[in-house]
This record gives sequence, C-alpha cells and structure tokens, in this order.
Amino acid sequence: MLNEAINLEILPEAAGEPERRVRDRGATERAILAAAKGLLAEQGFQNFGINAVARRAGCDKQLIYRYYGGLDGLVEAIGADLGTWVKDRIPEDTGGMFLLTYGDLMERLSLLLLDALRDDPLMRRILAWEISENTEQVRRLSEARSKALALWLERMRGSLAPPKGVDAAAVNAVVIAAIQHLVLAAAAGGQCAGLSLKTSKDWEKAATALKRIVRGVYG
Amino acid sequence: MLNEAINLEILPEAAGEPERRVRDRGATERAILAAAKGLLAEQGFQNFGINAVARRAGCDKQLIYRYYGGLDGLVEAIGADLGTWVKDRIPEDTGGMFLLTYGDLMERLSLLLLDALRDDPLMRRILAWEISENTEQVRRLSEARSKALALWLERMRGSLAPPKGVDAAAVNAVVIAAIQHLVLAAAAGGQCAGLSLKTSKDWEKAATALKRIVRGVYG
DNA sequence: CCCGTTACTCACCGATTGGTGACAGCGGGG
DNA sequence: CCCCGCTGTCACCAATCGGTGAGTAACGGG
Repeated sequence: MLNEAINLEILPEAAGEPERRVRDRGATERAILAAAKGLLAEQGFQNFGINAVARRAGCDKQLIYRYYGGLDGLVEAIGADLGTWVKDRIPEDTGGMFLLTYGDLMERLSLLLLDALRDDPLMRRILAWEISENTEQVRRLSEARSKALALWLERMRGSLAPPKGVDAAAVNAVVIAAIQHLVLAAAAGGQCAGLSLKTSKDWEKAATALKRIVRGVYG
Repeated sequence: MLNEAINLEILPEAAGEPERRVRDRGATERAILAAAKGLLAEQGFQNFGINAVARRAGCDKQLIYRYYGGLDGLVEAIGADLGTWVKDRIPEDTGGMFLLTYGDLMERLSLLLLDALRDDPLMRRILAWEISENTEQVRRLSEARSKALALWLERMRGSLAPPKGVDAAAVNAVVIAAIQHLVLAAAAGGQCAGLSLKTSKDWEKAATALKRIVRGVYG
C-alpha cells in the first residue's frame, strides 16, 4: 500500500507535467539543460548543484554525469546555449537605423543593453556569478557570456566609427560596467548608491542620467 | 600517550601563532571577528560559515554562538565595524581643498573611491555579496556598507552644491555603479567588457575614461 | 581550601552535499 | 527467440554543514 501511495504521487497520470518522458535521451538532456538554466536564473548560483538540478529536472543526478560529464559540462552547455542570446535580442528594425553619430549609436545601445539585462534573469545571475567567483567553471561561462555580448554589440554597431581623441574602448567599458551594476544592484536590493530602482519612474531617471553621461562624452 | 601526541600538536609552544589566548573573552571575541573579516575578505562569501570562521579563529564554533549569537550576529558585528571605514579612508588634506567646481569635486571623489575600493578586499566581497544574495543577513550588512559610503561621500563633499539642471543623485549613482563594477570585475577576472584591468597602465586608461565621463556631465 | 562562575572543548545530531557502483527494464539486431 | 546495449533508478558512500547539550578547566571571592 505504501507503493500505491508513492505511485500516485510519482506518476502524474494527468498531473501538472504533460507527459512523462520514456527513454528519450534527447528529451532528457533538454530537460536537464532547461532545469539548470531555470534554476540558475531563479535561485542564483548559491544553491546551484548537481542534486538541485537533478531534482528540478525530475531525473537522477547520475544522468547528468552521464550526459554532460558532471556540473562542469552542464555549465559549459549553458554557455554554449548563450550563443542564441545574440539573435534573440536583436530587434529586426533598429529604429529605422537613422543613426547619424557615434553618440546616437551609443546612447541607443546603452538603453537597449539596459533593458535587455533588466529582463534577463539568467544573464544577470551569470554576471553576478562572474563577479563573485573565479573558478574554471565560471571563467568558461563568463567567456561565453562576454563573447555573446561583444557579438551583440558588434552586430548593433554596424560600421559607425568612434570619434578620434577618445579611448572609446575604455569609455564604453565604463558605461557597460555602470549598466551592469545598476541592473544587478536593482535586481538584488532595488537600489544602487542610494538611488531607488524599483518603479519605472526610477528607471526613467536612471536612463536619463545614463543618456546624459553618454552624450557628455560622445557629444 | 594519545593525549601527549595531541598536546604536542595542539599547543604551539613556540609555533606559528605567537601566543595562545588564555581565558580572555575580549581577545577571543576580537579573534573571532578578525577571523570572520579575514575569511570573508580572502575567500568570499561562498565558504563563509560558522565552521570555517571557528576553524580560522582557532576556537570552537560554540563560542561564536555564545558571543555573537550565531553567524547573523557576527555579520552584524562586521557591519558595525565598517563604521570605521569612513575615518580610515579620509585623507586629512584633500589636496588643499581648492576644489572650485562640482565637476572638480566629483572627478576627485570618483578616483578616490576607485582607489579605495581597489585595495579593500573586504569591501569588495561585501559588494559582491550584496549583488548575489538578498537575505536578511546581507541586507543589514549592505545597509551598513552603503551608510558608511554615503557618510564618506558627504564628508568629502563639503558644502559644494551640484549644478542645476542635472539630476546629480542619479548621475552620481550611475558613476558609482560604474566604479564598483569595474573594481569587482577586475578583482574577479582581470577585465571588464573586454577592457583588460590588470596593469597600472590599464587602470590609468580606465581612470582617464572615468574622468572624461565625469567631466562630460559636470563640465 | 572549597566552590561557584566563567571560558572553553568535545561529542554528537540530522540534513545535505558531490560522487559512484550495482541493478532494473525496455528495445532493437543478430 | 535471446541477448546486448541504452536509459533510467536506487542505495550507498564519506565529507561537511549548522546547531546543541553536556562536560571540563581555569580563575576569583569567600
């Protein structure tokens, strides 16, 4: 009778999950990857482990070892999956693309990046992970992320050249740093350096300041 | 004889540690606090736990519960200790204080903050912790940190008023965000958004960009 | 000298972690 | 048909975690 009770719980005849996977390795692999990404996005890297992923994927952790070679391989798979971030995030029309100056471009890109990060919890968690740890795991993931981001920036930039006389690479790095930290701090505590970042009105203020800064450097 | 062997190992007659504390509660409390701060600064918040702190302090974890009421209290004590950060970090002469404009001031403050964070591993770890977690523990510590930083900024600012027409609070928050993220990313991976941040030459470039940005907004 | 308070250590608890070896069940190829 | 390989499950391991209760050793006042 104990078995019966367990069966009733375990087998979701018509329960939440639509159908039970049956000996479909591809589907299982996908489920594991999805579980890992979801777990990382929702809980962060603190409680990210083999057991937690397997629990969420609804399978045995042994399969993670078999199919991905452990957590490291799984993390690498997440990194590989990040390649799709670029094309998912490129709006087909970039506002008519009537971008006249490098300043126009950077202002637009800054705001786009801000919004893109604002509603991408997984990317945010990876970013926070990068900053907090320096293991090989994280380094690889970080590389994939920065590559994706760089590719995105390149695609968006087109062929507009930065003005002479300014170290555009350094300036842009500072601007990106600001954007990333604003989003991370907001997601974690709803504020940054005393500036509240909760309502959309708060974000308008931040965006305005950001625009002002970009305009200040690039005219 | 087993006792003898243990004694030889445990009691460092003339071993690494200078002297063994003997029934000095104050010293033990200080040792625990120092161990906690050191551990957090060196290892980060990942392996920060009761056992690790007690191990480093060279005492039983029970004492942490007794003297600090557990990890939470200990973290709070670290936060309280952060109050001294302000006066430790205020240079007596702020360069003669011949600061003419708000732009002069913010440029100077930005660089000072950058340097202050660059060589304060504990503050960096706390910053990273803030961004990665949102527990009550972290929230309190975060509050203490931001209060210390705000006080520091206020002390340094003096009575110079920001120019009208710009949302100085928002702009400054963005600048501070940039500084914090630059330092965190550099400490973790030696770069930020493709910009290498290892050599002092790298940092000069970053500082120049930062100055340019501040000058761009505040003229 | 004794005795109570204080400072401190030790041994243990249940839970959870990452990791591994053994086993069960289905399916396809010989 | 049988058997082998693939998919998936389960039971177990040592280590570590946070947390607690009981016990020990030094100190100080009477």
